[in-house]
Amino acid sequence: MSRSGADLALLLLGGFRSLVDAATAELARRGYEDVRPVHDFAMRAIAAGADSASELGRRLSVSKQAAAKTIAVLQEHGYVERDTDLLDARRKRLRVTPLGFEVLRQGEAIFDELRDQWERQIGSEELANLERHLTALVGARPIRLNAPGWIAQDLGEPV
Amino acid sequence: MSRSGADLALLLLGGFRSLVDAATAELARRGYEDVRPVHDFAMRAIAAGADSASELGRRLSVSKQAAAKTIAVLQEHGYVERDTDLLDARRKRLRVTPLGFEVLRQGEAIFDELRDQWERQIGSEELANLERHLTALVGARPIRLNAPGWIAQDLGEPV
DNA sequence: GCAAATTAGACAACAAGGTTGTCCTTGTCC
DNA sequence: GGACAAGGACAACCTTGTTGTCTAATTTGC
Repeated sequence: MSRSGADLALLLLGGFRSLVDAATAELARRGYEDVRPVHDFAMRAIAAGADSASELGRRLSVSKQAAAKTIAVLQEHGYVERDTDLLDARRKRLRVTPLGFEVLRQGEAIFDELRDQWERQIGSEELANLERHLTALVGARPIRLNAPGWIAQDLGEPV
Repeated sequence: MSRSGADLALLLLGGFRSLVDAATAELARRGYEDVRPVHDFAMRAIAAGADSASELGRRLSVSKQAAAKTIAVLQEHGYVERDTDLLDARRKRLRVTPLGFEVLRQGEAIFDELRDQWERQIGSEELANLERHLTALVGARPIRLNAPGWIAQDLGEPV
């Protein structure tokens, strides 16, 4: 029963949304409401060294204005802070706060737990295979999480 | 090298976006510009029997207002038509036009071609495995394509 | 057979995450 | 020192959603 290409695409999306919706819901259940995948993704990039709005934009393949908006939200939530750069007066240096790191840490734990569930379901070897092949197919192409609007707005049941 | 759960999610998204961006770009190259995945998805549902805005909303797990907006766009493009229902004066019956079916047909062909590429890359058996496992994991849960905003706005290279 | 409840659809206001464009300020380079 | 590049702020707008409210038509229940 060879599936169609469109089915394949839907399947991949379904997998992604399963994980992400579950993770977002669980994060909300733990008290971190209003954390969306975009935020997690952005914080990760900041923590990894994207310490200015422009740089963050570049890393996420998004305009610097869009990055600035995301940063504003993260700042409101207290997940990142901005202070002026002493070396370059144009920049505002970004810093993930302890609270932000806490979210990051918990998010990671949740995702890992979900991955473990999958592993138990189809077997560790098969999951590794799946990841390996997907990696080969997607290649090194940067993944744009962000497109206008989107991703995990309504949440299903908690994990 | 056991990957993290977050990586897995990103990998799935990456796969999806690879396929969809390529398909959208190729469709645009063939002259069907401004066709987005949402449209394809919606037309498929209409063709499959969701012949009113409310019903379409239900099938796509989306509010009927959102469905109505999508329909309005499809109608503008000439991909679907609406005429009044003789049996129920409240309804407007939806119909996919020949042009709409043409898009559907070409979209399917493109997706199948992409799937074939993947098959050649990792082997038919492996791809079947991947699909099988993903199906098991995602389960019968309905997949919501739609979340505010999104999905394939900017396009990479044509196929 | 008629009132009450449901359903279809229209319209409006708003949210989230993007986009472009313009502008000012601060660094960098020759 | 003057031209250009880069960071960031602000504004207007797009797309795809969301609620909420309203009217008209159909069903259901007594």
